[in-house]
Amino acid sequence: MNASRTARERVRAELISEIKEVARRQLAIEGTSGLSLRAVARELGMVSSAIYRYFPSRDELLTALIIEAFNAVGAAVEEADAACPRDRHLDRWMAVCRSIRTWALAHPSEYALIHGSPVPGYVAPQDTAVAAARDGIVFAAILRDADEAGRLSPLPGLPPAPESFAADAGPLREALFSTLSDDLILRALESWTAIYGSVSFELFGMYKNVIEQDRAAAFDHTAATQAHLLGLTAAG
Amino acid sequence: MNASRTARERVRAELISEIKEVARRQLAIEGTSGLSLRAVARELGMVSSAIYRYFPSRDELLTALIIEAFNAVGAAVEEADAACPRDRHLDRWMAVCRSIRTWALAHPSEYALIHGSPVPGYVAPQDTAVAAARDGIVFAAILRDADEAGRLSPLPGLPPAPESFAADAGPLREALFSTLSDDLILRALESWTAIYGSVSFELFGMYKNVIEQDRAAAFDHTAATQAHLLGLTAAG
DNA sequence: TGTACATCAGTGAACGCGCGTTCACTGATGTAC
DNA sequence: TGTACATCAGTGAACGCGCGTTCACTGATGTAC
Repeated sequence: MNASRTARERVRAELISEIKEVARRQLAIEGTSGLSLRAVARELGMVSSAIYRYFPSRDELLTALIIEAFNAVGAAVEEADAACPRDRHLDRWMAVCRSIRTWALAHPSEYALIHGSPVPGYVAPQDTAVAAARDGIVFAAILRDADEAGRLSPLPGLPPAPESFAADAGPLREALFSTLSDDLILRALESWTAIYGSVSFELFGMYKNVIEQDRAAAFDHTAATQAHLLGLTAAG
Repeated sequence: MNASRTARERVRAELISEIKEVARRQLAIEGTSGLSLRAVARELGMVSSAIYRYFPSRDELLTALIIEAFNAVGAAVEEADAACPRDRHLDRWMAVCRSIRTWALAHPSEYALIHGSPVPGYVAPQDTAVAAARDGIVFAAILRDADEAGRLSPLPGLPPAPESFAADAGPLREALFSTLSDDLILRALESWTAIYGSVSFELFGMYKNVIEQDRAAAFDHTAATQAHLLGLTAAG
């Protein structure tokens, strides 16, 4: 019967996500290297070998968590962007930047999973690439929209992109940036780097005894500065 | 006898640094969590318990490696700075930024140790703080020197530091930045963050399929942009 | 609708491994008289 | 200079632990006739 077959599958899907949830919690406590199939099984009241019905190995579970984390950031970013009027490019930019920081603070271990030191010996399979690109797509869309509206004019006087970058800019332009100049594409990448760099510094403890009063305000300052560099302005 | 006593101590000091060297190598292969006293002992042809004559626990060895890594970056940065004429502030800035990237590429696992995801359950003891501050001291000195020479004039139009930052700026000014304004101090921190953010992105694989042609040139562009933001100019 | 068979979920024992740390010990190296 | 003693380096066995993964198995759930 079709209904009962999906019943079994529903239970299966539920257990898979329960396993991932427990694994995520353990990640938070023990860190990436502390993720253990046995511990997950224990917490679910199963015998350790039962996990193998759902994930063929520890690495596959880790991969699933990485993809989930990328997707969670991606979803947060898309949602933040979608909540703004399309033509408020600066607002969209700020909202997107803030959403990354907010998500990271709420899910530090998952953030570390995707932006911390790579797990040695673990090679991210191709599956992660799609999920990993979601935030970049949103960033690029904001800049594209702003550019089309004539509201993107990078500060004059900044150094031009090196010639070598042209070869990298090509595929990026094709995939994401439509008509933006090489200079702007490189600037966009740098802003993106600066935003994540900021979040990582805060999360990994670099701002301890350095910025203590209001890190959200400091982060906003960084995001606003980057927007200024890109010459990003709201409609008006 | 004094000479023979130092002979024993010399052997001891040598073994300590041999242990650290082996540990560093293992870190490179296995990552932070793969560092094991037993493996270190094995590679040195000792029995595992012998290590305890030199390090009271695994965490102490880890701490020693962290301090060494901070000191290595610090030394690289200081050396790069010292090689430039004092009044070439922009050159000093670029040299210092490049030295960080160069060191990181040459010692990826040690870089990950100090700038990657924090090791869960491990709390860095106070001893690391001094070593961790060395690079910041050099950064600050360049800006201070430039300011005193009247060669630091931040770009107009950038957002001002949030009011909340004043309380953080105070101690930083006292310790590092002498007379720089709050705005400039925050900008300095952001530049510092951007530089490390760049290095981390490159090292942790975020630029895979994004910047492939000439990452050194792209990094230079980032460093130059940050210098421009700070309004840092060479004497002339 | 009822029965025979196939699929799937979960068990429990086992393999073989590595880990940090403690402890009582043997020798060698240094120190004091 | 020679001897008695104290310090130190390194050994080897052990404790108690956790890990990933495999495998033959029992029952339960679903499927086909």
